[in-house]
Amino acid sequence: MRADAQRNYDKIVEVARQVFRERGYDASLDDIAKLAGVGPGTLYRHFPKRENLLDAVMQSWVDKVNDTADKALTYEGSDRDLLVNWFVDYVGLISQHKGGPAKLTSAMGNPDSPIMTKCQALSRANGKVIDRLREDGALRDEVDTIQVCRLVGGIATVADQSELDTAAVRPMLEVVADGLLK
Amino acid sequence: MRADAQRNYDKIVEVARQVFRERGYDASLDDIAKLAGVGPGTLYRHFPKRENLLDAVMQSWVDKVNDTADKALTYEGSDRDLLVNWFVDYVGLISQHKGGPAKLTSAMGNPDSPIMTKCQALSRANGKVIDRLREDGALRDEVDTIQVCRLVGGIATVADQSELDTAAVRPMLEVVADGLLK
DNA sequence: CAACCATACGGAGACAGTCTCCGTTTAGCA
DNA sequence: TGCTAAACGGAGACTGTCTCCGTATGGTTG
Repeated sequence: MRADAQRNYDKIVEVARQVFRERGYDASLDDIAKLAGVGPGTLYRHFPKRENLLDAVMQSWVDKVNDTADKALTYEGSDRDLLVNWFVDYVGLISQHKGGPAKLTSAMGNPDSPIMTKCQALSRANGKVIDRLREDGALRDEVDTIQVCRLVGGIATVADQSELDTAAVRPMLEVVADGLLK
Repeated sequence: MRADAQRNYDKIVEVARQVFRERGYDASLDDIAKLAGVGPGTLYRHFPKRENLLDAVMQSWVDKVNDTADKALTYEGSDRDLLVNWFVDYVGLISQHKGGPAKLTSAMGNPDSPIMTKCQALSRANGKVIDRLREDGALRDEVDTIQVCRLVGGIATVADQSELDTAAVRPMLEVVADGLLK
């Protein structure tokens, strides 16, 4: 990539990250281009679809997802608490900006979504926790990872759209956890 | 209301019901106006916000919600099956058109949403089933109706957005049911 | 049944967002 | 220094939302 192209690419992603956080996932792309000091043409050449931009914005976030899952596994208490705490973290991770939970969760399991790699990271992180509990024999047999992603993603989506706080979300996550555990 | 106004109102709702079902909740309102043979001004005078139109479209649906809940209560099998079957019905009811589950579920608990009355009908229907199970002593104590609406609504939202079929949805509803029952 | 007027109509057009096309500019190389 | 492929950016086409206001009409009243 040419140096000027790289500069613009980086600037757009930097601006988009901030704007998405402040105004939600629906923010105007022409606005983002303007704020980044480039024309709309440039933005759309680098990111043909809104989701391609979202994907770039989330790049740095992948590491955090992994770290959080690893940290969740070091928890010393009960399986139930481990699972619920992880769910709370998971919801936090996918709720960085308004509209995020819906986007991420509905792209899950769709192999040609532009944010597929992000979904995989998420799914892998979740899988780590699920696998560990399965090894412990704590989970019901039929449970599968993508199902768990969807269940928790569904709750995150509702929470996002209804602007619920953690106090309202946690009990719902507990219900799901109880339904998953033996 | 003047006779011509009533005629237009009815025609718009009739057309909207069909268009929403065919093209989803995001269909163009100017299009609906055109199909109904009225100007956009007329449509927007009757229905200032998209949700007001949605509300009118759903009017007939309220009765069905009630009937379905009543029928669910006549089920003779186990509490778990009763609950799961009701959840399946519930998901069906709110998934009449694309985008419906998200709209209905996120409006739940927001007292000044234009579709508030529809949410209340939904919540009441769900409450009937929940109350009955509570009387039977089958439910955990902390369970409340709106939470259940949100949990099931969350699953319906994900299913809607990921275009999942009943076979994929049912197991998720079972997890929630198991988490709610003693 | 004619005249009146509140009520309702409808379409032109302002506005906002998406996205493309293409003439212009420039980085990087020879 | 000159060349060219790569990249830029903005004008504008297109789509959808929503409003304003001149026009038409249903229903009432004398």
